[in-house]
Amino acid sequence: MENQNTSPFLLRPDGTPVRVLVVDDEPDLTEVLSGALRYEGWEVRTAADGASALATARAFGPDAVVLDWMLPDSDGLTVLRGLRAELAGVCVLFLTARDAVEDRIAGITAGGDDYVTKPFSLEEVLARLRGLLRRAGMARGSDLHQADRLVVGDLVMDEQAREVTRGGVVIELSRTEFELLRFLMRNPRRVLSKAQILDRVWSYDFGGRAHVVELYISYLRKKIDAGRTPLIHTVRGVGYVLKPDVS
Amino acid sequence: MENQNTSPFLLRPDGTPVRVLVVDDEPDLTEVLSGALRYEGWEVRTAADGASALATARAFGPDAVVLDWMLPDSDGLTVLRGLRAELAGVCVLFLTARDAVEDRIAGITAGGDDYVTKPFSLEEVLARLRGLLRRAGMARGSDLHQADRLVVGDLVMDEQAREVTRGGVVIELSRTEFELLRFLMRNPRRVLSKAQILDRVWSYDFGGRAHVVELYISYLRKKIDAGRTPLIHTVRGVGYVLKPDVS
DNA sequence: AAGCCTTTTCAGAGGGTCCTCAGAAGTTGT
DNA sequence: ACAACTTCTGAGGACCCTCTGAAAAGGCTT
Repeated sequence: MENQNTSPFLLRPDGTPVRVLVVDDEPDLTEVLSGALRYEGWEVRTAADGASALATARAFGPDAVVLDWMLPDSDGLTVLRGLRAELAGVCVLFLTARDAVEDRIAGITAGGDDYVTKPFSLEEVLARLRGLLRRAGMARGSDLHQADRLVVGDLVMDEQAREVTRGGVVIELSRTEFELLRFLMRNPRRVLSKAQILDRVWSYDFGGRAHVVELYISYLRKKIDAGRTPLIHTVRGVGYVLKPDVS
Repeated sequence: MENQNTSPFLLRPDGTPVRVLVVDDEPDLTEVLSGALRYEGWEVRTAADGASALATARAFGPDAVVLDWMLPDSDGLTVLRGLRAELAGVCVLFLTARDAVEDRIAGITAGGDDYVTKPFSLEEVLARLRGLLRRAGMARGSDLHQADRLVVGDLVMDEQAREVTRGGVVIELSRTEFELLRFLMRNPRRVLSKAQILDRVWSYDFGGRAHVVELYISYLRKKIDAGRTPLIHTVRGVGYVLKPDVS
């Protein structure tokens, strides 16, 4: 019984860490993103515009690219074409404003790429990246190959189908509830502080208080622990922990 | 059976002691902190402001940094960026005032860094630092890699899950009870004076008397030793010692 | 055995954390 | 445009935790 996603870092088939290039012109954003990705075991480089993105990509040879759709010197589609020309099998995750041209991006995703809209949560980006890589057939031998099926006790989450069941009974969850539960299930038997949860599950620009975490924990409990032996436990003054009863 | 955390000092993979840089503008605080860290086997340097922190970091190459969020010449975020630029994989533990928590530390925990609020206890800082380093994958080959599982007799503590069991039975502990027990379990078979315990487990600004230690020992005994052969022993006029019965 | 000192235990006040409810504002789908 | 849902805020209140003070128990010395 050991922690799944901190110890055995993601590896490529040849044993080196998975590489990702983060391209965005907001330093705060690249800072947080690359920090979280490094923490998850990725090897990270950053770039602030299209030109340096292509140059870095050439030298770095990333497996995936996180790419802002709007860059100071060029648009996403141009950079995408450049990337495709350089790196055949690279996965691209686009970051877009909510009102941005969804049609054109929809066409992009047909090619196996994906996108998230700003503002996003880190969990969302990380999950999407894992999904991209998994579909690209990478990361065999790491924990990624079963990343679409999280299990804690009799609680099961199918990430791909976005379906959660406990004891075989399907549980309907809202978007935020689902992401909160996914974060908990990715860190079972580990106490997570409200600050940690906020930083990962809520958008980076969320201005509210940690109180929302309590509220959503309460929602989750009503749906998951209702009547049954609880999986979600409060650790007063510290945070919350998801674990099956027996230990 | 010998003491875990004083004798075999924490070592990096190359055999040298783990290095930590303490940055705070209150001399009393850096004094206490660096003293405790040295005692635990860390190699310590201190700095009183952001500029000298960066300079020292460059020369010293620490594995971890304890960093006051509010410094005379700059704020924590700026120093963090500088540190990240110089030292790729360094762990940062922030010290913040309680009301500054909500202020804007968002995103800090996402990159694996952590923070504690003033006033804090030494045990809290040390535990958090150990956690940071362990998660950063360092200190393999030292005692750190199993630092999340303390065992004394049939008493077992899982630091990650904050779960304590004796003879397989789960024992619920409050926050202070847990920290007191952790300190005892990190120093088994060693008599600890009430002053020592007070200095380590309670906040540095705690104004009360050593009487609280007696009280919390009493609480612990009720939960841990109740009915069974006692693990907590009183050494009259000296302090307390945690040890299995056989001796 | 008496007296003194240390330690343990009890009871309660006060403060803090957490849970829940109700409703406002925003979003989505029909 | 309307209904249903989702997200978040604020307030109230329950419960837990921490610490104080005092009394009881236990141990050591004389």
